[in-house]
Amino acid sequence: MALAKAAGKPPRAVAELLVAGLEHGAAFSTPEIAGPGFLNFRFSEEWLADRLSEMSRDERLLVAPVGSPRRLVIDFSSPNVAKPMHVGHLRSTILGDALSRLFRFLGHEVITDNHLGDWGTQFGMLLYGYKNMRDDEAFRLDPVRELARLYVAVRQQFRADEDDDQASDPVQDACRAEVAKLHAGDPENMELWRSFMPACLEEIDRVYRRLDVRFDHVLGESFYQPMLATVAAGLSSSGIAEESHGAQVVFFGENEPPALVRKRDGAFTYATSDLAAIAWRLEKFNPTDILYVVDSRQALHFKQIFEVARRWGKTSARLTHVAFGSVLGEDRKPIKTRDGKAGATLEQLLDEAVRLAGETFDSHGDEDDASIPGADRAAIAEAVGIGAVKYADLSQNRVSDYVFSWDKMLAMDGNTAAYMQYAYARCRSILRKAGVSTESLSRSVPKVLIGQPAERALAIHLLRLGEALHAAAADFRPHVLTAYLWDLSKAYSAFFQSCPVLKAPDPLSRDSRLVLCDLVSRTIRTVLGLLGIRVVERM
RNA sequence: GCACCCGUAGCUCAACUGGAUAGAGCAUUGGUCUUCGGAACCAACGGUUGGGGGUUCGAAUCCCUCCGGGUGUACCA
Repeated sequence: MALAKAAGKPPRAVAELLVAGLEHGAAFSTPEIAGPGFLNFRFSEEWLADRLSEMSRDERLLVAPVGSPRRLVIDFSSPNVAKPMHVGHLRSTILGDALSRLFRFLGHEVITDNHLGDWGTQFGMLLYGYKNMRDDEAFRLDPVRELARLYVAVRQQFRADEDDDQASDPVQDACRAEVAKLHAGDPENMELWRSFMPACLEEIDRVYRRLDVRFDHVLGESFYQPMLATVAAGLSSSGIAEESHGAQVVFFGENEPPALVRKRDGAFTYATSDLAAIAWRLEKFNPTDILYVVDSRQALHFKQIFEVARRWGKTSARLTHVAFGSVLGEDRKPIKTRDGKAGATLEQLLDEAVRLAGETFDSHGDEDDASIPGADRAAIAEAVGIGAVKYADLSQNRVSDYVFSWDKMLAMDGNTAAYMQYAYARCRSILRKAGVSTESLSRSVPKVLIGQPAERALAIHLLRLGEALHAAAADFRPHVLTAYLWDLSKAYSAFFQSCPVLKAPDPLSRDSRLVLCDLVSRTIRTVLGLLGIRVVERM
C-alpha cells in the first residue's frame, strides 16, 4: 500500500500485479489479496518444519549476530551512594541491565558504566552529619547503617519549606560548605570521604549481586572531578560558555533556560561532569553510541548537554537519553525518599518479594515431589520473587509512569514472570519424563510435523523470536520482549491443551512435539535471560 | 509564563511507528475438571481511543485548536 502511493494506483491493483509477478518456491502458497490491499501468505508445513529443525540445532535459535556491530556505552543505575538504594533506582538498573544483555546477544559490543553519585551535595550532608551528630560505636559496627541514619537526621534539620529559596538555611549552608571544602581538596574531608566509600560501595554491590547486575566500569563523579576545570576552560575559550551573573553558563534558544557549567561560588555542576564523561568516553572507548538510562525528569538536562557536546565538537557517537517514567506509589504520587520516611530500601523490597514468592510456592508448588530440598526451595523463591519485581517493571512501556504495586507485581496470573517460569517448568517436566534433553534432541533432531492448528501457531511464533529481539532493541523497549513471551506462552498453552506430548497418538508426533517443547523452553529461558530473569526447573 | 511527556474497556496496560473488525491481564459472569504440572484452559461482558477540526484510499498514531493530568524550568545531582 505504500507502493500504491508512489505508483499512483489503487492498492488492490498493485497487489494483483505483485501476486502475478511473484515467483514462489515451497515456502508458502500463492498469496491472497485481502481488505484494502493486504497480501496474506501461508507458510507450507514443510517449510515451517525445516526451519524448526534448523532452530533446534542452533544454539542461538536462528538469531544471527548483527553484521555490523555497534559499540555502545550504556550508562545506567547511577545511584547516589551516600544513602541506601531504594525503589527509585530500580527502573534504571533493571532497564539498563536488560538493554545491555539484549544488545550483547544481538552481537553488539556493550560497555556498561555505573556513573555513581559520589561527589555531590549529599556527601556534604554526610560530612556535616558525621562531624556533628555521629555515634562512633554505631559507625564502627555498621558504617552503612550509621551513614544512612546521619543522612536522614541531617535532612530533617533542613527547613521545611524548600520552595522558599530566598531564605538561607544554616544547616544546608553548612553542608554546602563541607562539599566545597571537599572539592577544594581539604585533607580532613578527603580522608573522611575515602573512609566512607568502601562501606557505600559494599552496600550497593550487595544489591547488584542479588539483582544479578554487573558493570564493566564504575566511574563515579569523583573520577571526572580532576578534569572539570579543563572542560570548563575549554568551553569558555571556544566561546561556547560565557559569564553571566558571576557564573559560567551556556545559552540556548530564546525560551530555553541556560545550562550552568560553573556556579558563582566556583563549584562545578553535574552538567560539567557529564560533559567531562562524554569527552573521556569518546576518547577511551570510541563508541558509536552512548545511552543514558535515566528517568525522564532529566530530559532537559540531557538535551542541553547533548547540544553542548555537539557545539564542542564531540560528535563521533550518537548520544541517546533512554528516558523512563517515574515510580509512583499506589496513591499515584511519586515515591519520595528525600525525607527518609519512605521506609523500604531496595533490599527490604526484594526480601519481601522473595518471601511472598516462597509462600506461594509452599501453597501451590510441586507437591508430588517432596524431595526438593530447602536450599532449592529458597533458590526457587529467590528466582521467582526477584523475577516478579523485574518483570513487572520491564513489561511496561518505559515512557509511562510506573505504579509500584505489590499485588500486581507478585500476582502469579497473567503476564508475569511467574507465569513464564511456570510455562518453562512445565516444558522441562515433560522433557524430563520423556528422558530427552536439548543435547540429545539436537544431536539428531526428530522430524518435525506441523499438523494441528495449535502446532502451526506455536511454530510461527517460535520463528518470530529474532523479529521481537530486533524490534525491542530498535527502540530500547524491553516490553516488546515480554509481549513476545506472553504471546508465546499463550500459544504454548493452547498447544499443551490440544496436543498431548507424552501421550501422543504415535511415536512420530510424540518426538515432533518433544522438539517443540524443547524449543519453547529454550526460547523462554533465552528471552527471560535477556531480561535478567532466571528460570527454574521446578516450581 | 515557557518547554517536554501523557490522556485508549470499571482498573493496570498493548497496538510491530499510517494499515484489516483497536487487543491483553486483572475484575465481573458462565463453562471445562479422574493434572503428559490446576500457579491451568475455554467463552461472554465491556470502546464515539479526552472534545472538535484537518491531511488521504485509510488516523489511537501525523498537523491545528481547546479540555484535563504529570514533569522540568540559573547556582541540588
